[in-house]
Amino acid sequence: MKIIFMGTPDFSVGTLEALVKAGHEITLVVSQPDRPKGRGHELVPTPVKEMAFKHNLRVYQPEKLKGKLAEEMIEKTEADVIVVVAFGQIIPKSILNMKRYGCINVHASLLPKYRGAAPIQWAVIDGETESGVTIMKMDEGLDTGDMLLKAGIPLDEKETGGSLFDKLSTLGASLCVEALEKLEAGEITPEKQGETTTAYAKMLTKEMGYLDWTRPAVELERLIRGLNPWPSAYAQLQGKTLKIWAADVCEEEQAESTCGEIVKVAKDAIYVACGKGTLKITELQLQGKKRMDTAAFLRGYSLEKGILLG
RNA sequence: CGCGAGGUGGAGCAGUCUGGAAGCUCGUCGGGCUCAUAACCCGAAGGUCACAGGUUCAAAUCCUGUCCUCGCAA
Repeated sequence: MKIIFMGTPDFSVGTLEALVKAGHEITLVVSQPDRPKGRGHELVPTPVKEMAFKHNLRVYQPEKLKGKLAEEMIEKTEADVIVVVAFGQIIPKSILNMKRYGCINVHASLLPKYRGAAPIQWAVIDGETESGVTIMKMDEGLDTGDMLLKAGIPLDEKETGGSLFDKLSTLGASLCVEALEKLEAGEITPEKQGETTTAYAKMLTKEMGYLDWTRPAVELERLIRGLNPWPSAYAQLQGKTLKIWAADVCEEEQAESTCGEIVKVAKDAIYVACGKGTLKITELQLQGKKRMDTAAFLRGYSLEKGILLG
């Protein structure tokens, strides 16, 4: 098939590559404009753009997709279908049905659950036992289109946003290829989405990672995993930002401790009192320092029982 | 030229301001104690103090340049 591919971040890259390998002809790759990134504000090409270059594909990076210029560009480009994977912009109505098979979207959740911007991380944060990928035909609503194909995978007990991201990225890529095959062969019956049982997966923000120690340890531990590796969970330790990369939940209550208080410093872990239960921090990172396990951290930084984390 | 922190034996750090014998907590190796141990005691190995210049009788420490890592911001 002739395909216009729209995508921007790492998550999209796998699908683009899979489509190329499956022998499809990518007539145009649409990605967000390069943005200043990293220290020094260097302009960095989007991951999708880099992959496109690797395969010598034509790249188009409009500031806005809405508008005559962009729409004409898409219109003029020959294609049977538009595949959208984490593009990052709303696709204008006029483009949705421009091509024969419309716009096909790869979404990293089992719809109708977790519609929205950050379905992967939210599934981890909510403690879901299963997630997956849905291929759908886009309509005007936000992730509300008819479903073409679905595939689920169980979540690991220590699943992180990052690890699930990788799994679903791979899964999404192969599922997308499969969906196009079946679509062309007429083997797919689009299925309407039912009512959603979860909240809209809001975009992740830095502030979300600020640990509220009055919450139960179980929830904090899931938050830590969900926000790993980005934007990461953190607390304040003696005026400095302390990122928490990994922790375990201890059921034991700390009746006489304030929430956020360090109740025990072991050789390889720090125990912090939470609203319910205790959080055993096993991997962390102090501002300006490298990420390290708690044992290494404690060798050079002595902490005592009773210190409060903010 | 966005702001900031840092690069010191295998790991994590102190020492840098106020130049003058390379140190701490661990790990490793050897020995001891012990029914035993991740515990304790004794001993040992292991470092061009990121790199390159400069100042000085003397530089981990002061000055200049480079490379790398990390936090913030985006």
